[in-house]
Amino acid sequence: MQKRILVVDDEPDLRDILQCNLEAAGYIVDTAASAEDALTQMNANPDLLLLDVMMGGMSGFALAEKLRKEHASDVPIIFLTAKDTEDDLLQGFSVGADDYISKPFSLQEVLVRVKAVLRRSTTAEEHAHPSVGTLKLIHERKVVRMGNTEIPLSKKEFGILHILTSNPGRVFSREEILAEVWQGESFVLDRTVDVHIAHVRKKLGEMGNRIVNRQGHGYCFVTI
Amino acid sequence: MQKRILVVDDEPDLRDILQCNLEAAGYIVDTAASAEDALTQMNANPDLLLLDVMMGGMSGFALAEKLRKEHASDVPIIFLTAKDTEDDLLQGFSVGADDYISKPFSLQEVLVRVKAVLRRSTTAEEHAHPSVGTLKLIHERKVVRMGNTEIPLSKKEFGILHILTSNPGRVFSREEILAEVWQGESFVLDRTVDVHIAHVRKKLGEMGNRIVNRQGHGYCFVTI
DNA sequence: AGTGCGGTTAAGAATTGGTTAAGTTTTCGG
DNA sequence: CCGAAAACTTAACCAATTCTTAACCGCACT
Repeated sequence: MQKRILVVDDEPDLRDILQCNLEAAGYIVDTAASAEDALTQMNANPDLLLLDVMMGGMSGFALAEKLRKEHASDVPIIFLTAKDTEDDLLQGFSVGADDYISKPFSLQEVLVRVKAVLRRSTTAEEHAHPSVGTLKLIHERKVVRMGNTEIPLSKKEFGILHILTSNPGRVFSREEILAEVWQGESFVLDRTVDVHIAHVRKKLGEMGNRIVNRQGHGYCFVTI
Repeated sequence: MQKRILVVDDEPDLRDILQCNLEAAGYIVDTAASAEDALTQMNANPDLLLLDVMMGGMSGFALAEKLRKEHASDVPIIFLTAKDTEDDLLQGFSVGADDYISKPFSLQEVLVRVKAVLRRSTTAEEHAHPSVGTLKLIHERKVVRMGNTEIPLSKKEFGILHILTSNPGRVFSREEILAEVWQGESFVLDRTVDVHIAHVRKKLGEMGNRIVNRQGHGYCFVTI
């Protein structure tokens, strides 16, 4: 499966060089010129962040910390920095950096480190999913774990629960759910979603009540 | 759980320094003065190798390659080297290095990198090998041992059982299995996997039932 | 009552997987 | 190099699961 990398750097030249070379290596590459910009780009769910430390506005470290703490994201992060001092290294690892590349770096070095980190994180936890309450989707096993029981889900069921829990509290219209879970499959009535929702609710038991319908809008997974 | 680290270096001073500091940081530390020595020490099942590249006898790279290829070990490896050239870096990562520290290094740096690599591999390992029951793949002879009987497996059969049991409970899609076992061989229908799965199941007898299909997702080896 | 919306159910359709068999390729001993 | 055996790939048939649709029901609101 193709991996998505988000490059965050305020130097346009460097962004371009990284983007070109990573794309040539077969990755999908998004770019952001600032930490703020990067935050909105996180919606694309990148598999890896290449993050410049020194940027105007929010620093790379600050962004990393924000992502880890406020967004509960555990996307792997490789820091890029010109400041090759040990304090920085420590600060980087303390916010959960997965690697650290000092400028000036060679593109070869970037590529091998990117590859190494992605190799690790893929085998580690394919799509770690934040647990919502006592409910956790385990992508590796295609099950939802509630407490100590694991309930297997079918493909559509898993997809629906995935999108709903990816953003608890947010209402997803049937169209959004169809677009995400049915990705380009031939035309399907939107009421079909309802049936699958019913299946998921049944499988979840008590917890199924947390999938609520907002009449006229769609479905959402409520936070307790 | 306390982690076990094997330090492999032919300089006694360096070995001691690393051992002391890592033990002070709470790790269990074994040491080896040569690659050959390290091979026997692998019986202790370390969680991480700190491996000097330049050693008398077998080099660190050679040892890493031997471990990966002949012993099918995926223990994380951090290379220690004085040769800070790019070729080395590439060679290191090509045998599956998890990190790379150039001498002279600070102990702080070693500690943070050790911590980072172990953090990554721990999350990976949590799901690995909970209990493959009484089933064991023997790579040297390409057989699977169940109790006291050994069953020979063909190349594809062995590959499939290997990937499935490498992470029991994890669901592998046919695409993943093809990518791993068929590595870039010309295009093969994904249904071919099914046939081999059937062969493996038959050979495993009772145990074959532990290879289960998750419709729409792929195959997985269930933990008992 | 009428309307719009969603829950639920059941059926048929479609997809998916198990299995067998036949054809092809590779391997290996002579 | 040849021929047999093993391994591999593909296709086909059938069973099981999953998916889709349609229908019916209740609820809320007008």
